[in-house]
Amino acid sequence: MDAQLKALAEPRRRKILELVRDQELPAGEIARRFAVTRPAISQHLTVLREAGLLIERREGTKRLYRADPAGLLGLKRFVDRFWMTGLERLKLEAETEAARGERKDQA
Amino acid sequence: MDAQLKALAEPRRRKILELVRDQELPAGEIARRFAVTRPAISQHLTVLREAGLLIERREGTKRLYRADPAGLLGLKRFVDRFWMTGLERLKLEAETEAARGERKDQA
DNA sequence: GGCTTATGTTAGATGTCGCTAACGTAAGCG
DNA sequence: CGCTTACGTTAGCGACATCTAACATAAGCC
Repeated sequence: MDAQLKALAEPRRRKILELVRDQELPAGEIARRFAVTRPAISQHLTVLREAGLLIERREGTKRLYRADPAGLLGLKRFVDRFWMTGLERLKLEAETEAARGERKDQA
Repeated sequence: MDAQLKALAEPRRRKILELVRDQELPAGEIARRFAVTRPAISQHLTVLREAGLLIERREGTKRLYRADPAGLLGLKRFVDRFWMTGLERLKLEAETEAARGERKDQA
């Protein structure tokens, strides 16, 4: 979850993520919509991808990107935990603990 | 929401926030639980407070801190938006727009 | 193989972050 | 007022992040 929050802490990366939330776009098309150089966007895409927030799909020379909602799962749990108290939170923690055996990492 | 994400991107600040999620604690007591100097914690507390994630209450020379769940509202909306599609998202955006007039800032 | 298109990677400059050490402030007590 | 306790604030340093410019890779076309 650390990588995900660090990735989202950058405003431009949030914009990129929102841009590919509903549509799949090539890197160049994404870069074209911002006022920075293409390499800068490429680096942002790398950060987002390594944080598990982006899905990359290659097609010829193009690389198409799309947001991966599953990547925000850990963050969602963290945030949701602040709207709960007592028993409700205990219940969630039990479920999280139970699901831990099924996942490799990505805490 | 930018300040909130930047604040949460630091692991130690998340630990602090979880520490005062259910209980109200004085700054010194919080600092005592970490392996860094007191000023460092004080700075973290300032960042969290300015991000609207902490509530400060003074009592004599002591300053008591407690997590403010409302501070995570913007982030919660952002995250939730990635689990929705189409009409459901449109509905939320309409509600957000309607509520905008009632709040001062804290986007 | 050459040329173009699409993209990633690296080097280096600048900015920002988190830490410690030293100093400042403010409340309570005698 | 002087002393103590509890915190915040500032200066300065080392580490890391973001940007641009230049170079590298890889697919498709002729």
